[in-house]
Amino acid sequence: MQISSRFTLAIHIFACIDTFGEEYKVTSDFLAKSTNVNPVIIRKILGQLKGAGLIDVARGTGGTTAAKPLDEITFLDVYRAVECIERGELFHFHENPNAECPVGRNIHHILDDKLFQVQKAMEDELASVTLADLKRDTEECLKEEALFGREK
Amino acid sequence: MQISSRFTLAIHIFACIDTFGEEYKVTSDFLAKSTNVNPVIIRKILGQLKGAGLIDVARGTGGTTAAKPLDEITFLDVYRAVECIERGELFHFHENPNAECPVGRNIHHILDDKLFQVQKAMEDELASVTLADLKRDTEECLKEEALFGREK
DNA sequence: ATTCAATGTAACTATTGACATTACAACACA
DNA sequence: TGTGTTGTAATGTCAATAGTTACATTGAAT
Repeated sequence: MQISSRFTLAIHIFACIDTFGEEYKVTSDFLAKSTNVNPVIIRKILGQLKGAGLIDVARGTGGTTAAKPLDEITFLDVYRAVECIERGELFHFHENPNAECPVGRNIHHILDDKLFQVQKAMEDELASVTLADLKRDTEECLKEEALFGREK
Repeated sequence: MQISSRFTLAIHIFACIDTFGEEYKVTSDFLAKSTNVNPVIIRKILGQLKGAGLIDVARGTGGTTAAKPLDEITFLDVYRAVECIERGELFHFHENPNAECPVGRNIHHILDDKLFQVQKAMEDELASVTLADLKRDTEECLKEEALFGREK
């Protein structure tokens, strides 16, 4: 299974806050248009990001801002905020392997360490990218586009 | 989303081949009992592993064996054999971001590199473990159990 | 105080993938 | 030819993703 698009959506949302936050009010409708995703889905993700303390959302008046300095928010923070992973484990085990079988009753013990290493490698890499990096790269990308046009 | 249990099932299957392959005929029914998973599911996974050239399955007479030396099969090989990931990409993007929006039309370009690094970190770690490691650790685990009993 | 644009949610739907289950044809060997 | 096994089709259940409509709540601005 792929990691759900909520994660890339959440990053997209932050890229919009970075790029348009000073000039425009970044509302769920605004974000829905940029992402081409239903506003209610956006609001649900905003709720998760807010719950994780990554953004502030203005009720009534509307608009979203980052709740912390951008270099203090990593991709891992965003990932954990929006991806609902059972018990935080990346790999799903088959339930109730046969305890009568020597392999069945020990498979968890045999695998847990190795699989955790894999998960850790991935999470460490996610943690190495911050929203400050995202902002810098987004600005660069848009500058380049402004110079050389949009042709592929 | 979690990575489906097909992966841990496939590893479980190999652990059974390692442990019981010389003494017993490892059939889909045998594996179904050890994993506590439906035999048809097991056969489907066996089909995927066979398709990837990792195992041989004996039609008619029955039974499964590794198709290559164990130190030439990595967890990544197994992962790729059984996990159906669209275009090989771990992260799912929202379709059709708005091309009218500077962020929308560049989000892929901005993120693809970073996300590929994350995926690569995970796959490199998966590639660093072989089925020979699995066999060794399984044997060790069972020896330990034989010495100290099954109490938790 | 009223207005009005937003948010926060509930309710319902569609679609997809995982996994289970029954059934049976094809197969290979004894 | 009989037996045990594989390969696979058909069907069902369940959970998660994602879309959509609807509406009460909020709070700044008029």
